[in-house]
Amino acid sequence: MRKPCCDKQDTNKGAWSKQEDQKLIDYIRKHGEGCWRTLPQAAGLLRCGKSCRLRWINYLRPDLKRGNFAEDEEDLIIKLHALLGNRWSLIAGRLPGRTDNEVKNYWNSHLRRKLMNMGIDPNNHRLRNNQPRPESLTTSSSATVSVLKCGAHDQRPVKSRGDNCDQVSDAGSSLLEDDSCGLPDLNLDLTVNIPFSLANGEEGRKRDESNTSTELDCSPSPTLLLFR
DNA sequence: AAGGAAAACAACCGCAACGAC
DNA sequence: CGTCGTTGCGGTTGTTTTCCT
Repeated sequence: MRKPCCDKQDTNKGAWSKQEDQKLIDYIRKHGEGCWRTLPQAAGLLRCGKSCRLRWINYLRPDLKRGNFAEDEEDLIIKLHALLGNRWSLIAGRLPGRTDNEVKNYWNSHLRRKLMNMGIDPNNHRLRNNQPRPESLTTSSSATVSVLKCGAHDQRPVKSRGDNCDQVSDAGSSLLEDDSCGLPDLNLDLTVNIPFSLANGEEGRKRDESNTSTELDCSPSPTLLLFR
């Protein structure tokens, strides 16, 4: 049995106070990201490392955009979701200043419903049989229709990560292999945004790298430069 | 104005990948 | 090669805010 990541009796939970935020910001400014397990103690925080990491990544990082999603961001999320499924970190990696948690929440609260209202199954991006075809589609929805034409993947509950690139390739190639995909109007440039930590010259998380450059290496060639 | 419902957002939890040893 | 510790991801839950009656 693995030890818990922190001694839960001695850690705060729930919403972060401004003082806690400031401590975390100050510490990371001084020492950079990394070693989340020891960070709380070093920073004088009664939080577990996991919680610190999440707070930093999702809320305190200076490069976060926050605020409403632009229409092109919505489009991109929909397209990427059609291609990648619920791989929020990958999707967020293509949206500068957005986090996986933010994208996931936005999907669950806005986009899912939006697609459903359009008669599109948000799980597989296909039109639902018993739904009338939507009469008018917004800019965003046109993207969705493009995805539909391409026969989006079936949503699979994937739990693996190390094989991300394989799966991306699979999803991508399945799209590409699909003849019905003959109307490539999506521009799914899977060029990677350099993660914040790397961009700042800090030691990048290795998994970030695997989510980025490696993935490019694995992608079925130039290929995922689809559409538009 | 009150309160209930729905939506939006923040945070936690468990699992699995990965590297070190 | 197996085990262990750390980290990151995705699902889920909890809390707050907004909207509606």
